[in-house]
Amino acid sequence: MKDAISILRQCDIQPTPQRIAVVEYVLQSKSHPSADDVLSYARKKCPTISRATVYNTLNLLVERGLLGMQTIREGAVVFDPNIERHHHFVDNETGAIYDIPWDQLEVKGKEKLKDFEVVEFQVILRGRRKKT
Amino acid sequence: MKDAISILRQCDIQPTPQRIAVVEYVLQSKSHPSADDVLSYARKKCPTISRATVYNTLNLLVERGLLGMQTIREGAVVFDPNIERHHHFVDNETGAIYDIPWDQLEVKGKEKLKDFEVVEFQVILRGRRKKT
DNA sequence: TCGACTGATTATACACTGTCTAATAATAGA
DNA sequence: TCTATTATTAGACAGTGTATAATCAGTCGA
Repeated sequence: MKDAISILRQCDIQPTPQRIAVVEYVLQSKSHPSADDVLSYARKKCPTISRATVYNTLNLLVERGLLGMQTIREGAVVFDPNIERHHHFVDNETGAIYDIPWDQLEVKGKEKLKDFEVVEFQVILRGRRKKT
Repeated sequence: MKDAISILRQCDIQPTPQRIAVVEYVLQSKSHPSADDVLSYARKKCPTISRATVYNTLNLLVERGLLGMQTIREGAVVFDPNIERHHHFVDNETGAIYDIPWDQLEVKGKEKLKDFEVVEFQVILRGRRKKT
């Protein structure tokens, strides 16, 4: 992954230590962290960082298209560094969220929905992850 | 729709006035109300009803399979009287949620997901509802 | 160097969601 | 009627996310 500072610069966001801490965590995360998860991590690198700054930064990253935001879990929005189109699988037992590559599923019939102009869509699957 | 009292009796839930008010609203709703929406309505019929009772009743209805629960909107869970399998369309401008009949979309490729045991799934579409 | 301006950060307050608790009220059954 | 169970209630509580006002940091020009 490119380093946090260049990523921020590239999007015309001033790379402050607080924002770097947030970006470093959230953009390389394999899980789907909540804002609070991000705050916990960021405080390790930057103990004085406030909740407001984390929310501000996350919202900024989402606005700029660097970060996805998903409302598939109860209680809190989760963030997703994968900004390619993809689907999601939620493990009902652990709450873990996994990405499903876009081309592994095909959704047919959208074009027949006359009342709706579909801008984006995804499949949300729930169940158990098989032990490997 | 069957009347609220018989529905409750049928599920071995005592039909108190509070529960009747909740059931009458939520089980005939065409929108996808939040718990707070239900509370507002229920207070019209039953002004002393408390928030706890509304949550208790909604959770009970979900447990008993009379009501669906969806986490597709930010901020609050929404409830869905349609317990048949179906998909959802979210209007990005209004936040309104519409049901999409199950057989209007087809999802192919699930069986190839070797790491996951899919128990349920749905397609979530977002965009604009066309004016009719 | 100084001061002023801009932007970022901070602590805190706020509104809201959802759960829990302890006390009270209503109900059913003997 | 008395008792045991179940429901309801108000309020406390923990958590999420936004808004605000004050402070802080950095930049720019004189």
